[in-house]
Amino acid sequence: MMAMNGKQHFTMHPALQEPKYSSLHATSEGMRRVCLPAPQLQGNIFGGFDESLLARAEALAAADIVSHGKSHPFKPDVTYHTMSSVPCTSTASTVPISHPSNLTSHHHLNQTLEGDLLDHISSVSLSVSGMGAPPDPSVMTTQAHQHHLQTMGHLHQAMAMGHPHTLSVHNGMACVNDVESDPRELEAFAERFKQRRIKLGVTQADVGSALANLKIPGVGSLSQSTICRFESLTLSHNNMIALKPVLQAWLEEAEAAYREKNSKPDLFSGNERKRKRTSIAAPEKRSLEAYFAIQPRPSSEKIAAIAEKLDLKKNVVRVWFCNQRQKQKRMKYSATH
DNA sequence: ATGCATGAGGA
DNA sequence: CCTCATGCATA
Repeated sequence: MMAMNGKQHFTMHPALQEPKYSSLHATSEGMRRVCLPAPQLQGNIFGGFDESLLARAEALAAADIVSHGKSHPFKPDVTYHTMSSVPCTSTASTVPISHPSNLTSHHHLNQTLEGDLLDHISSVSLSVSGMGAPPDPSVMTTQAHQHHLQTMGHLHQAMAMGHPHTLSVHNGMACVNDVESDPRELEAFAERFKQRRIKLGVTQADVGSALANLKIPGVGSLSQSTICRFESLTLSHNNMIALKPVLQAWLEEAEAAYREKNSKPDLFSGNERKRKRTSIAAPEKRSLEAYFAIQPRPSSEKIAAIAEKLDLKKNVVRVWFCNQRQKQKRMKYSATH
């Protein structure tokens, strides 16, 4: 929180925005579905006791505030990544595991409720952020493989569409970018990129808008946010890999024309209605996190229920869960570190 | 730097 | 409805 982008001054008019590529994702849902392992206890439990569990999650959140507001057993935000690609064929819903949690009486709520919930939560958080601890090489392998496949198509579409000049291809054979995309490489590049960008005295926003000038087919401008996220590795692995060659191309060109070039991104008086960002208060957020720890993908009904309890718009809650899921998949130190 | 949001594309 | 890539607004 200091020296960095001092001017985020470009206010683009929507109509002037460059066309961006956005139709080249890779379907990785399958992988996700099967692999969000999660303690199998959930499947069944939620089959019929979701209400009580939700209530507990809520209670936990509440208790967490008053009792011991600091003993958070799991780190909700931040940088946990790991899209666990464990070849777990165990479908949560079919695993016949009976958990005693549902039978807890309401007598000593505070005690039981908490221990119980914490139990769930900790198992969840362990399987998510603790991935690196237990030796499990099979995980990364599968993941990396899939990424490569997806990435290939992605990049090639953008690059092979009419490449003007090589981005970083050296010999006529080694297209180092996409294939050589292990987390380590990316991390190194991101670091280098930021360093040199700063040296050029260019802001993240500048880079973003300058990308459009590269005239790379299918590549338009990007926002300061995205550049920032690239530098901090807070994008999905695929996204990082897709953006790398583009940013690398920009970097090379920018350094080449270091002395003379200086394009000021003109701004326009776009007088559109400003979008408002709803802010979810801390208590509500805590509840949401508690829910999320137990069930990351609540059904529409559950979302509605949660929304009502927390007095939030249903859509807000839905989007919150979506974003939360996305966060968990983000990059930033994969299990290899 | 990051939270909440949008929209495309895919079942 | 979800995922994924991205962006606007804001702390």
